[in-house]
Amino acid sequence: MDIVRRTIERYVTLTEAEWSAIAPCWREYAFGRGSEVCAVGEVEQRFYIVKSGVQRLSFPHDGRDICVGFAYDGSWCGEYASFLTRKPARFDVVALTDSVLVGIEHDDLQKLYVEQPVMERFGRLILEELLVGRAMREIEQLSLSAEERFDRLVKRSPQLLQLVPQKDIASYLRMTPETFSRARKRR
Amino acid sequence: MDIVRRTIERYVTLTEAEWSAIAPCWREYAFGRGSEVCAVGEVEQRFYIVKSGVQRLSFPHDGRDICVGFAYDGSWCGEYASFLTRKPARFDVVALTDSVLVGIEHDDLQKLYVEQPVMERFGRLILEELLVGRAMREIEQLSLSAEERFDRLVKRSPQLLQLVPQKDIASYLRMTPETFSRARKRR
DNA sequence: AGGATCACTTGACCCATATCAAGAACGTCA
DNA sequence: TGACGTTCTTGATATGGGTCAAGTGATCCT
Repeated sequence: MDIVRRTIERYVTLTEAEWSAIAPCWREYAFGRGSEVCAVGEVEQRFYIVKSGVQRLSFPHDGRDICVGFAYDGSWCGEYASFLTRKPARFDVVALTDSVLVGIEHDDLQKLYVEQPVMERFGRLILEELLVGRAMREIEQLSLSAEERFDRLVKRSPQLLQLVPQKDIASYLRMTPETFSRARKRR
Repeated sequence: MDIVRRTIERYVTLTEAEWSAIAPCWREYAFGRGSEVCAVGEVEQRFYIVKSGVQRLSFPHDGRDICVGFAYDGSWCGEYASFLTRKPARFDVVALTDSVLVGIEHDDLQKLYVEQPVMERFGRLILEELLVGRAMREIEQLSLSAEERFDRLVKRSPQLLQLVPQKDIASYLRMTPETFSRARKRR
């Protein structure tokens, strides 16, 4: 549970009163390796913070999964668009390792937004960070070659190479496993 | 000024008291066709809502501009990442037509976030919408061919074809002007 | 431990789209 | 209005990365 408080407090400071209103809304959920946190077509019921494990956000296309992101300790996880819109998910969220996520139900979060203004602020700040991150990633995807994208990832998140299958990283970098394998060999 | 109230009220309802605290923070800014609302390297001072005109969000790469979005009536405009982080802009914002934008200074917005909780909510909701939009666009960029992306745009925003240079639309769709021209001919 | 399944590597070939080039059409402003 | 600078079109050619295929290596399961 502590991970939730620490994560929220990366953005805002909580009084004990606020925390005691917020804490009961969160529950732990365990997912075994390979299991789906959320599947395309379902409506995402919860917004999660990752306590442990690595998860993949992807969508199926032509019988293949295209990976658009990863989540790990302290980052958020889930099919956020579906969670917000209450419409069927377009993305899959898959646990790549055994994972423990701490989640909050949609209605509980809405309640907190109303009753605890500090949560509204947390929501805004985390979204700002996500949006800025997306913009930077977009620049990189568009301005770097396959090989440069590989180098950049190795430099920034070398641990990912150990944690997740190369085919997922390849897909995340918008290349085939073959191209990824060749890029890696050349370094 | 009315455009600001209408835009905010697409997300939240304002009391007269709230609006009279919010309204004075906004000011109109005129930009001539071709002028820069924000240039790479500057720090974005304002968050804008578009009163009139069309603007382009792009970044320079290899002596060419790669376009990542457009703004028009009622949508937001500006280099949001720079505005938030107070760091130099990575994107250019250019007025493609004579434009009138209504903007709020960074400090004024922060003040409103503190003093008017309804603005905090507006901020959260507009960010949610932006993020969901980004996710959907990401799926389209990755799963559709050049020709399909063209078709999708024509269907969804036919007015863009009239309003903005084809080379910018081509760049937005991740193709060269030549490929765009050929895609258009085949339809 | 052995077999099955899945992930990774490597090579040969291919194709969608980029690049280059040259001309036509359009806009703009002296 | 005409001339210059864009933008757009069209054709010829090049290429990065994808696809296909076959083999090697990991990992899991009973």
